Order: sequence, then structure tokens, then C-alpha cells
Amino acid sequence: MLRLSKLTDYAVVVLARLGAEGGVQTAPGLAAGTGVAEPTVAKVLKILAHHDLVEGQRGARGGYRLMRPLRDMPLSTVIAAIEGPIALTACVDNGFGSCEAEGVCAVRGRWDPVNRAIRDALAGITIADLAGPTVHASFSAAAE
Amino acid sequence: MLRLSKLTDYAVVVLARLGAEGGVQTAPGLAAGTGVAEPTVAKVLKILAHHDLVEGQRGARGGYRLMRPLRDMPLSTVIAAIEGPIALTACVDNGFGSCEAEGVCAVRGRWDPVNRAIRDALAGITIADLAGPTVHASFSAAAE
DNA sequence: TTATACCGGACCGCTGTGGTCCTGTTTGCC
DNA sequence: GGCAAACAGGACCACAGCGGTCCGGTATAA
Ligand code: FES
Ligand code: FES
Repeated sequence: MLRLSKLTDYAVVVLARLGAEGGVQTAPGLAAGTGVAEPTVAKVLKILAHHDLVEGQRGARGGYRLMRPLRDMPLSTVIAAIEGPIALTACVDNGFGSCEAEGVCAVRGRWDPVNRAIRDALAGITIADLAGPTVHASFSAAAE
Repeated sequence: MLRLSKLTDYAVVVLARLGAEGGVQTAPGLAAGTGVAEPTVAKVLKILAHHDLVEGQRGARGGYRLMRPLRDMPLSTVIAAIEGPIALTACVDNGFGSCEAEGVCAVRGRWDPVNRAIRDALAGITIADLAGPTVHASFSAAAE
């Protein structure tokens, strides 16, 4: 089905919400705002923080803050953050020795253009595009 | 990782081989030619036959035959055959009621352009492209 | 000092996938 | 007419990955 993980979907939702609200938002707050279970939201945020898409501020009155406006955040980045590198095949881009049939394999390495095509398609769409006109707040609008 | 199933990979390999050899090939023969385990090849072929990409001929001297030249077989078709419809999100294209958060969800239905982009990218590449110059035989070359 | 909220990880049930196998059924050939 | 080859259509199981939850630790503001 070529489906990407639910976590990624949640990530987009959370990011969209974060962008719409602006400023610093707490995980429980975002959970309430998006309707996603709170532990899950926390997990997503943690992952995103790891990849410098959001920044966590600890302590009371803490929360998460976007590190980039949503329009500068291509979808591919988010996917890569949560799902890992974008590569369609098991016999990955330049990884040799992964498949035992690579000697006789006719399509050895030929997946690269496909990967590239997908990656480009994903890089051309920002979270702002996904969030759509819902983003009426804060610095995203100010930047416009 | 946005990875597609190994079966799909095998399908492409088998199809490439089938196109390279031309005519009717048996599953064991293709297994030997590709280096993929024979039961797996059989499984793949059966699925492909179900979707009218190849045609199975039963009985002794039977085998499988391509129903279309590889250059008329976009990658999206093969993927769709093996993995099912191409849709990235859990909250699928027009499927409502699947997600409990769809009321508050900010990106409700916004994945469609992404899906479309992916689908287009995948439709623009044929198996012949993946098989590359290896396709030197039969009617694929004759069509050229 | 205390409450809040992030941080880092461990943990488990479930689904889907990869892979094998077995029982028909069809068809060509001896 | 009988036999072997090869497809058809399942059932079947082991495994990995994912979704989702929870807990102990730490930083920080009131
Ligand atoms: S299938 Fe593994 S190298 Fe081609
Ligand atoms: S996450 Fe399910 S409707 Fe948006």
C-alpha cells in the first residue's frame, strides 16, 4: 500500500497545530488540540526534537516551539525524521551485499531514479501546504 | 522508511527477466534465472496473473507470458498489484470515519496532492526503464 | 520546595510481511 | 489411457516493525 507510518501522519497534524497556534505549546495542550492521545503526541514531539524540527523547553511553563516556519519544512524532512531515510527498495541505494541475488539481478541499482523521483515529489511539498489555510496565525502569516 | 515490500522488488526482477527472455517461461525457470527462491517466484507470478499483468498457461509445457510489453507497464501498476492501492496515509483519500480525530484534524484530506504526486512519479517509470538495456529481446525490441 | 513538563528509554500486543508447503486441476506427451 | 509437468488457490507459521503506553529522571518557574 506504500503507506507511511501513522506516526508520520500524527507528526504532520501536530506540526500543523503548532504552527497554527504559534509560540510555545505543551505536549498535553497539543494533544487536546489535535485529538491525538497524549503519550503519542509526546513521542512524536520527542522524535521531531531529535531532528531539530522543534525545540523543547523544559521545566514548568515549558513546551515545544517550531524551529522553522512550516513553509520551510518540506514533507520529506518530516518523513525522513520519523521513518528514516527515504528509499523504496530493500536493496538500498548504494548498499551492496544486502541481497544474495545481486549477481544475477537485472535491476541492480536501477531503483535510484525512482527513489529520486519520490524524494523530489516529497520535497516539493511543505507542511504549510498540508496545513493549508488553517495556518492563520503567528510568524507564518507574519512572514507572508 | 517508506519502503515497499520485497515482493514488489521480486516482481520487478521477475518481470524484467520475463521480458528479457520473451515467450513462455516456467516459474522454476524464472526462479533459476533470477536467483529468487522458487516458491516465492510462484507466489509473485500468481499475484501478477491475478492482475492481468502476466498470463498463466497450465499443464505440461505451460508457463507464464507477459500480457503487455514492459514499456507499457508503469511501475505504479506493479506496485498497486502487489501492495494494493497507492495511498500514503492511514486516513485514506476519500475514506471517512476511519480516524476518530477527523473532526479536529487540520490536514483532513490534504494528503491527496501528495498521493497524486507520488502516483504520477511512479506512473512515469516503466518496468522497461528499470530493466534498462538488459531488455534486448523479443517483442519489446521489436516494438521499437 | 513543589508542581510542571520535557527527556530517555523500556516495554508489550498486534498487524503485516516473507516465505513455505500442500492439495487440486489442467494439459501435453509417452 | 496413464503419467508427469506446471499452474491455481489456498492455508500456514515465524518474524520484524509499528503503534501505543508507561516509568524514572531532570530541569525550571512559581
Ligand atoms: S533484488 Fe537484491 S540486488 Fe536486485
Ligand atoms: S489524522 Fe485522521 S483525519 Fe486527520
